This record gives sequence, C-alpha cells and structure tokens, in this order.
Amino acid sequence: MSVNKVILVGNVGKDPEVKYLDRNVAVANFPLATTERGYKTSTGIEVPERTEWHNIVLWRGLAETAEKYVKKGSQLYIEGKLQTRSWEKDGVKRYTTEIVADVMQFLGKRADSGQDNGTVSNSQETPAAQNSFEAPASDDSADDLPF
Amino acid sequence: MSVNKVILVGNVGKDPEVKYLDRNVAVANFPLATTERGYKTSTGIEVPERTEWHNIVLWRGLAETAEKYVKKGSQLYIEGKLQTRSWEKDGVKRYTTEIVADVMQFLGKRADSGQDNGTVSNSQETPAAQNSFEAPASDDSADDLPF
Amino acid sequence: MSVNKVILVGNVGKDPEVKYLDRNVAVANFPLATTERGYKTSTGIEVPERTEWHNIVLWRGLAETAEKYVKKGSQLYIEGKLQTRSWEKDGVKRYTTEIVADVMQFLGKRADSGQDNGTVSNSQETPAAQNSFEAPASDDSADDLPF
Amino acid sequence: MSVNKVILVGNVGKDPEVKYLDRNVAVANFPLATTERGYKTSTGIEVPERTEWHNIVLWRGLAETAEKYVKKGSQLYIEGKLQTRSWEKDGVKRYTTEIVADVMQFLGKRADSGQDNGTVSNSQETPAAQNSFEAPASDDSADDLPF
DNA sequence: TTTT
DNA sequence: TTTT
Repeated sequence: MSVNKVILVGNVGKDPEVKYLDRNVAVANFPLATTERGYKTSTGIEVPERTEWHNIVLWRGLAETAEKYVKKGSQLYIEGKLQTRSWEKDGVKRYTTEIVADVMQFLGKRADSGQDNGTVSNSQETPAAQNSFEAPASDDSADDLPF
Repeated sequence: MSVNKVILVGNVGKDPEVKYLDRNVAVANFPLATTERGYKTSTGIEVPERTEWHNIVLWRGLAETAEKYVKKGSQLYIEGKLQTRSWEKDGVKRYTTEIVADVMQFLGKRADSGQDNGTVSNSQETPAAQNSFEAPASDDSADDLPF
Repeated sequence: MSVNKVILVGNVGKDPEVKYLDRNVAVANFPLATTERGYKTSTGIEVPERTEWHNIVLWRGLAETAEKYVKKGSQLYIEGKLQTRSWEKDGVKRYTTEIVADVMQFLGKRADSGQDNGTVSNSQETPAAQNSFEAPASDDSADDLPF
Repeated sequence: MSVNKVILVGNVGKDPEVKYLDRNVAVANFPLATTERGYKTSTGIEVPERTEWHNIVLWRGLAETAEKYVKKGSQLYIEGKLQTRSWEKDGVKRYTTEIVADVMQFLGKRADSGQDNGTVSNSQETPAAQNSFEAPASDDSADDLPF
C-alpha cells in the first residue's frame, strides 16, 4: 500500500567513500547535487539558482560499480528510496535522510565506465531480467504472443 | 544509458485476461484508465475531461496476483516500462503500445488482496530485497516519528 | 541539467498544520508514512517491516486544499522535490529534509474531498493545462477503449 | 484520482519536425530511443539488447526549444504523459501512442543548447516557479521559516 | 531512426 | 561538495 521513490539526475560532489562490511558487503556513499535554475517572477523578483545536495547510498554490486566508475563530477541518473537514519552526537539525536539507490545510470558521453551500457541495478540480473526468472526469456517474449 | 519508466495510478477497465504459456509462465492483460480533469483555459475555453486507456501486461508472479486479486474497478498503482509490439491484421502492420509492469500496488481500502501489504513486484524477493543485506535494519529503524 | 523528483504513496500521520504567512500565503506540513513489507532473505533471515516517515510541505493552493481535505489517515499520492533546510537548536546546526509537493492526489474511495477528481497541483490551471492549447481535444479523444 | 507519468532518458532518432498551427502554436515531434542491455539468464539463455522507440510530442515553448536545440543523437531526459490518438488510413482505424512532454532536459556535456541550464518546462515560468505565482518568492522561501 |  |  505504499510507494517511496526518488528520481535524481545530478552531478557527484566527491569521489565515493566505499566500505566493506561483514561478509564483504560493500556500501558506498557520495553526495549528488541537483541545481534548479534561478528565474524572475512575474512581479520582477529574482529567485536565485538553488543547489540541493543529496546523500546517495549504494549497497553491494552498485557500491562496487560506484567504487570503480563514479567520480567527482560524474553526471548520474539515480533511482531509489528515501530513508532517514538517526544517530547521536554529543548526546543529541540527529537525523540524516539518504537516498538508497536501486538503479544508477551513467549519463552523458561515455567516460571510462567500462560498461557496455551505462545501466546498473541491484537486481540479480539486469533490470530487464526482473521479469524473467527461472524460465528462459524466450518463453515470455511479448513478440510472439498471439493476441 | 537509458531509462524507460511509466508510473500510473488508475482504475481497471475489466477483469484481467490471464494465459498460461509454455513452462506454465503466466501473462495477464487488462486496461487501466487514467482520467485528467477538464478545466477552463485563461481565455475561457472549456477543455473537457479526458480518459486515457493503458494496456497493462504482467508476467509470472505478478500475472498470478492479478488473476487472483485485480478486478474491474480496482484502483492500482503500476510501475513499468513502455513496449511497442507489432502484429498484422488483413495484411496491415499495426502497433500496440503496452506497459509491462514491474510493480503493482493495490490502493484504497484493503479489499481482499490477501497481501499483508498491497505491494507486489516481479523481483525474487520484495522490492526492499533488491538491496537486501543480511544485517538487521533495526539500528536505523525510523519507526518512531522523528519530528 | 538536473532532476529532483520524489513520488510517494502513503498515509498521513496527523492532521496538517497550516500557517498563513505574509500576503496570506499558506504553508502546510504533515508527516506521511510509507511502509515496506518485511520479508525473509534467501538465507532465511527475517527482515522486518519498515515504516519511513516523510515531512511533506505544501504551499499556497495545495496548502489550502490540504487544510480542507487532508486528515490523519488519508491515503495520498504526492509528487514533489527534496529540499533540505538547516536550523539551529542549542547552538547546534541541524538539518531537516522535506518533500515540497507539486502534485497531491487523494487515493482510495472518495471521502469528502469535494474535488470532481482527486488531483490538485500548484500550476495555475490543472496539470493538463500545462500543455493547454486552445484547440479542442475532441478529435483525438481516447474515451473509447481502443482494444 | 489518477496519475499518468512517463520518465525517459534516451537518444533522439532524428531531428524534430516542427509545425506551427493556428495562433502560431508550435508542435514538435521526434522519436526517442531507449535501449535495454542484453543479458544472459541464469539458465544460460542470451537475451539480446532491445531498443524501444518512443514518439515524443511537445507543444508551444517546449516545441520551440526542441526546434532550436534538439538534434538527432541528443541525449534527453523527458517527463510527460501517455496519450493515444486514433487516425484512419485506407479505411482502417489505427492508434498511435505518444508521450506528451512537460519537461525536457538536455543531458551530457553542453552542446550548443544556449540554455544556462539544460532544464525547460511548459509551465509559465521555470518548474521552480510552479510554487510561486503572484507573490514574491522571498515570502515563501523555506529557508527562513521559523519552524 | 539513436546511442553504447 | 558538483554542474551550467
């Protein structure tokens, strides 16, 4: 009964920090900037450009891809969900909102991503494969459906 | 290097048609309506309400869920991708655009969906599981309102 | 060069708080919950259900609509953007991430929203009107099911 | 009570065709390709790469921007809605599904778009302006809200 | 008909 | 802290 989805296109603020946890599970973090253009209202008021910084978190395969290919300045498409974590500092409870990514796309001209195609996701196979587990994909090809 | 995503909230036009293909792979089809309110332009012209019909296609587990729980009139959230198929009729090539769903959500009051939660997806586990890490989520549980 | 978009479907945690600022500009705030189902990993670990709370902010017309029709428990579709504000408490800088909504949809059975259709947006006319062309839409009306 | 949203990132297949209708209203059309990577299933079957072609339609200001800056090969982010039109050819009714865009973003390195920032939308001002009609934006700056 |  |  619920949907929690974030879609961002922006630029990476610094190289990812990657950690390896138990069982060698990788986690990566980096900031992503989205910038809204400034404009002038109909009443002549200047609204300045505004940059928003987003904390991106990636797990496992996506984190490993980020470690290899994401750099400060990279332009990315990110799809994920919002998650707020709490932590303590000096006895004060604080909250951080992060975007936990499921899909990461490299945009713009191929840099050195080494991917045939810029798409990566955290499903076991490619995103397309989310609809074709266990049985061969040829069986569920929509192209030969007789209707 | 690409994204193909559709997000719909609408009402089902008729009960799903479900077929079982080779290896018992299920496919379901049904029409989903989205309706844009009519309005009046600043120049006083009436733009009527407009209903758009979308061909929804679901595979495997999602198709089986649709068979059981989706009915004419159901309100659904659908996330998927656009796909255009071609077919011939009377020697004329024709095209049909469909939304192949990855995520289907039952909205509104719980009917008899039998799901604890109305969300279903075509990944092997739940959507959350796409990032599943074996570590407990309890430490950063946001179950208590942080504001 | 950037995109900052959030899409949520969830339930309102408490009645909106609405303030009127200078020039009678309305702002509304309320928490929205999204819940991810719990599941069991392939290695047998139980991942519990997880509720995420989102701070929704609405301005002007949307805030006034929220004041009238949004209640604790309402099921809503929200589309907006992420925005992080900073503020100080006890000399400590703190951050809050909010979703500033452009589109709010009432889901589920019609309560008493008083709208012909549950959609509301902050554009001057309806969302459809963003592309409003003064020509009639009747020629390409898709009101009859094309399949 | 409904949502009809499409989000695409892809490459333009040919230069836009632009027409000017009554009252000088511009309409632009072009094909946009999204490509899903091929992959191998767990049972060893090769699923080939698949390209999907989308018919993009833009009105007014967006059409004029497309006329100036969109070229064959351009990488774009498109946000819009699905719309199916019917037309007749040789006495046979046929249907075409199009994406009517509200938002168009130029991705990748700046070519010669001439925009300070690649974002364009069909609202009267910039997307940000959708939340600030009539009154100055300074009044509704979230930054000085005392809550 | 694009892109990798 | 990015990008334009």
